[in-house]
Amino acid sequence: MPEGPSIVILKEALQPFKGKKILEVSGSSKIDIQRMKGLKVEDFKSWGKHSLICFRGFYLRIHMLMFGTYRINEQKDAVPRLHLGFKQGEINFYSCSIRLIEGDVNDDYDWSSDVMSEAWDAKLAEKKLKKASKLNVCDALLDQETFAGVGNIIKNEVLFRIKVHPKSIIDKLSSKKLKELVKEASNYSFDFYEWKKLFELKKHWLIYKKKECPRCKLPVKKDHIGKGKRLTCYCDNCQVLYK
DNA sequence: CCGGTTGTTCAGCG
DNA sequence: GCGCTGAACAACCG
Repeated sequence: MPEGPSIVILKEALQPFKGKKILEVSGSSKIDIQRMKGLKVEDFKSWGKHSLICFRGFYLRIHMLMFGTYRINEQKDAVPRLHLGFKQGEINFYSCSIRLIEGDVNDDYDWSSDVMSEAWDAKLAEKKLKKASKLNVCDALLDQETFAGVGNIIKNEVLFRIKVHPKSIIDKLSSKKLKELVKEASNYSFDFYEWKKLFELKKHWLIYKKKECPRCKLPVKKDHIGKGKRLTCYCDNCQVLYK
């Protein structure tokens, strides 16, 4: 559930609760959850993979990590990490990381680095990449400071779309190719978002977890590469190695 | 039924 | 203090 587009979908699903008062709080989260009792939710926001529930003077930062889930107006057969009950309806989060942060969310987040934000700034991302010139492209795409919201699936699909080998080095890409990388990181995220809403995300995967390259039909290579040794799927034949 | 993973943080080490 | 590595967390799918 956890790449940026899924978090945008969550944020949208939460909008009916905006401005509503929390009547009941429970859950296994270690934060002081009773603090929310009786408070109105000021807003639901998101930044990359962060879900933000904003109150006056503080906010909750919820990260789904790998296995987090949620239910709106229903429950799972599990103890929620956080349950928020309203006069009408409820929100339940499971196996996620929750932090309570004092202050205003706008002081902590730079919305222009979120690939799905209206404030997304492609030029700024290009500048950040030029500073991180020795990075492998597969690591650069997962850097949340530059591409907040991009996850492992998006990484693989973006690199296949722009025909760049994951082991390529950032400063060996032409300026044109770098622009393409930045553009597609945001662009593919919006495609992901639309497909996810239609429950047909997997249907559109071109390279991620595929057996053969849809273009040349050669077997797809699968490797655990980059800083986090994340699963990387690519076509040695179609994706150019800039090194 | 076991192995793998749409992610991040932190401890430990050199 | 740095970067690197591996562990920990945790739930579902194939």
